[in-house]
Amino acid sequence: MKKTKAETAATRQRIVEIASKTFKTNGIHATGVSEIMAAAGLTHGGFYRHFESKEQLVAEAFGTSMDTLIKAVEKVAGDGGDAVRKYLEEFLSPHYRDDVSNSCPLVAMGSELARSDAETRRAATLGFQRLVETVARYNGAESDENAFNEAILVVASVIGAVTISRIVDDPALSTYILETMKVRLGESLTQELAHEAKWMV
Amino acid sequence: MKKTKAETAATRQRIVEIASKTFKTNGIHATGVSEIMAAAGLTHGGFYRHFESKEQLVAEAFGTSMDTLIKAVEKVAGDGGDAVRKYLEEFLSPHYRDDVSNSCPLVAMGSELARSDAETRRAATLGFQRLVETVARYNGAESDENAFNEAILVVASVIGAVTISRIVDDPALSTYILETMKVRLGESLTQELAHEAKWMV
DNA sequence: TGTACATCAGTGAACGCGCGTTCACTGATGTAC
DNA sequence: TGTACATCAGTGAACGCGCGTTCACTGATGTAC
Repeated sequence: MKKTKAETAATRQRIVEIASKTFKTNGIHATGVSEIMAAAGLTHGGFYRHFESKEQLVAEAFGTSMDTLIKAVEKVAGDGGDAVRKYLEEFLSPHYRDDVSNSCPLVAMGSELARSDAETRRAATLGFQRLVETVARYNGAESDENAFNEAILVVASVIGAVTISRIVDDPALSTYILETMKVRLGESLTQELAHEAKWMV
Repeated sequence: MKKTKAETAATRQRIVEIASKTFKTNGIHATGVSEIMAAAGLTHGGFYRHFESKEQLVAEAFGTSMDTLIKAVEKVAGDGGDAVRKYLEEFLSPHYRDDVSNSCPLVAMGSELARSDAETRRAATLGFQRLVETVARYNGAESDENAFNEAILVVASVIGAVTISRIVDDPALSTYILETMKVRLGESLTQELAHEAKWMV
């Protein structure tokens, strides 16, 4: 049953992508290797031809998910202009909140990532840094340091708002949280553009 | 081996408190009923004399943890004056970040809470609302609505910052994130007090 | 107040189940000649 | 280019283990008389 190199690579990629969505939707601990392999149309035994352990898959799945997120930020912000407002509207929408399987892995797996092994936390740290740098690039500011700090604040605030909006079981309150954060971050942007004042989150 | 009513109540409370710390430290899914009972000096069989299921314990442990957090906010802010700055310094410190077992359950169990059953999510929603109302009371603002909105933004921003600071494996970056958020939220407070301007997060 | 009995907190074995991982095996692919 | 053989992706049974939950049992407490 040996497969061609192309088939093997495609299978591996398929496993990582399915794992990425499933870990985000159901959680890392609650998702079994068998479940992922079955979703990929395979049996669980073959898993260890591709990965050393479940934890290695977690780290790779996180990385893949982060790549996709950063591309989305670049796509949304890349046209220039009102970039910050555009990705705020993207990521602070009820649609994004509900589309967990395609969302930011830092939000969807947040508290589990903090307890993951060294490899996964390294991937998460690099992922966060890349995300912040990408946001900083489109954000603009008086200095590179300001842009970096402002990007940290936007990213952390959005992560907090989406995390809470997913926990809360009242849809009206959940959407209100997202909306409140969107308005405030938008105001800050307006002030920044209008007065070149310090960025107010 | 029947115990007095007082002993039974004390045992139950002890289980809830140990569960609260353990769920926050190791995660809900990764913590077994046996582990909690052993930490309470009991065997696992007796668990169901106190609780209908593990999920019921999760909901109660969350509630207990939230009560403690709200009391901490009241204690830190209750003296009046620079209340916001005081709890920002409390909750955005490296010490608080590292003291997971005594920290905010919305941060420590964030992504797992979003996937919990109806009872737990109800408890989490009520907990978040109570926390926001408590912060709003000490925050002060031109109107009740403003105070509520501002409290939502502080709570969400702090939750995001602490969540990320726990994921990141580089201690310097982790502390920098907390520090950046603390400075920005402190600046906003200063502006608010000085100019009665809109609250800038 | 003293006695007889029902209650029930806690024990520890057992339930079925799914976990991550290993392994002997299959058979098509890739490679050496 | 054709043939012989080594490689290895994938299968499915099996490993030990811990999970949440149940249950018969123990014996001190609480209660009815």
